[in-house]
Amino acid sequence: MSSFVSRESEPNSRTLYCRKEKSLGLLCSNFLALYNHDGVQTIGLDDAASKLGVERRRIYDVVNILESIGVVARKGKNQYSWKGFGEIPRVLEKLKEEAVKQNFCFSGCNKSLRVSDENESGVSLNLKIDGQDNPSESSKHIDTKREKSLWLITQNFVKLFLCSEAEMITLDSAAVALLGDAHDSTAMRTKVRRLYDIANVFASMNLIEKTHHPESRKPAFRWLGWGAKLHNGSKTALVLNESKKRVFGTEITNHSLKRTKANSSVHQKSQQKENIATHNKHESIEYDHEIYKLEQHSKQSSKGFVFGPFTPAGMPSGNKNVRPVRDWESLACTYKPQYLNQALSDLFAHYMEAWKSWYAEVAGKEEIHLSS
DNA sequence: TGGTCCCGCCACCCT
DNA sequence: AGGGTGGCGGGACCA
Repeated sequence: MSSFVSRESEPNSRTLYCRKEKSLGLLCSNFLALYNHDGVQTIGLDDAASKLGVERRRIYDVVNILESIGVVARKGKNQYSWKGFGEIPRVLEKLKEEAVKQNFCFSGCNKSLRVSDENESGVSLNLKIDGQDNPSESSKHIDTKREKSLWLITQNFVKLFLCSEAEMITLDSAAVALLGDAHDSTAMRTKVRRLYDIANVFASMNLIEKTHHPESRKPAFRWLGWGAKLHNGSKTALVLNESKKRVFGTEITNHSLKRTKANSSVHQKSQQKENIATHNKHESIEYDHEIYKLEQHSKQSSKGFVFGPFTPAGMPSGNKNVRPVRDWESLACTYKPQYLNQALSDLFAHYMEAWKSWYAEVAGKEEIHLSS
């Protein structure tokens, strides 16, 4: 990647590596923030990769996961279309139906799950939503490949949650479940790796949250779902708390540095200083995240969803805990962003425009003026 | 130190 | 043939 090269060759560039800045979850958040707005129809993978400052390979990971829950759909080579979050409830519903048909059953955190009467191949052939792929290709290779695809693993992972009686699922148990009979240790490790990827993306979207099994203290994931956020104020609060809790990277792009041992040792020593130095930028990213969440709610609201606590002034609301719009203005002041790079600045400008126009439209108010 | 998961190699697919 | 796609697992990072 040229971005890597140029950064690395800069003598004054901070040769620090931070794993979290490169995480798939953060990349997903940034991806969604970049494309989740009106007017976006087509997503070019090259465009996404360059705007987000990552190599194409990583975009495939995110896009495959998002595709499996309907947020994007493959249009053709290098091209995806943006379907939006509105697709998620539909896809989840469909997955649940399929899971019931396929007799998916998951009985507990460390217990067994089975996909009864079907091997993985059988399942995979029935899972494609909306018949997006041509079913004609039925060579064994393609089937085997699809069985292991991130797309299918993601859908099956979702099915586990949708059909689970357990409150939380560990990745180990999910891997065992998804592997069926063939779970040697290598296959297990590979499956768990993929599940980590998926879990990170889902966590960044607040579809699931990481927790710990009360007895084993093993890391596990709890399903939060999507619809609940639209109808349940407390869930929304959770979303906001979550965004406070999660500290994202320092830039909207994942430009920065390849990891190296040298980098990492330097990094550890200077991490504290770095934390202070980048404090403002972290706030900017958190602000981004707030706006991104807000946009999600805005879009959903304006399309007829039930308003959560973000109901704008002047809109009917059954929620007594509604925060007045003044909070948003103060939020904007509190989190007054100080972007240090152009891409971030542009993106923020876009958010502000989008939000202002939405607010004016939905709340029937004059465009809001925020101090900038 | 075990859990986590970034990273990029490379096989396969498609045009 | 060559570019696109994405499975895979080594090994770095981190709590």
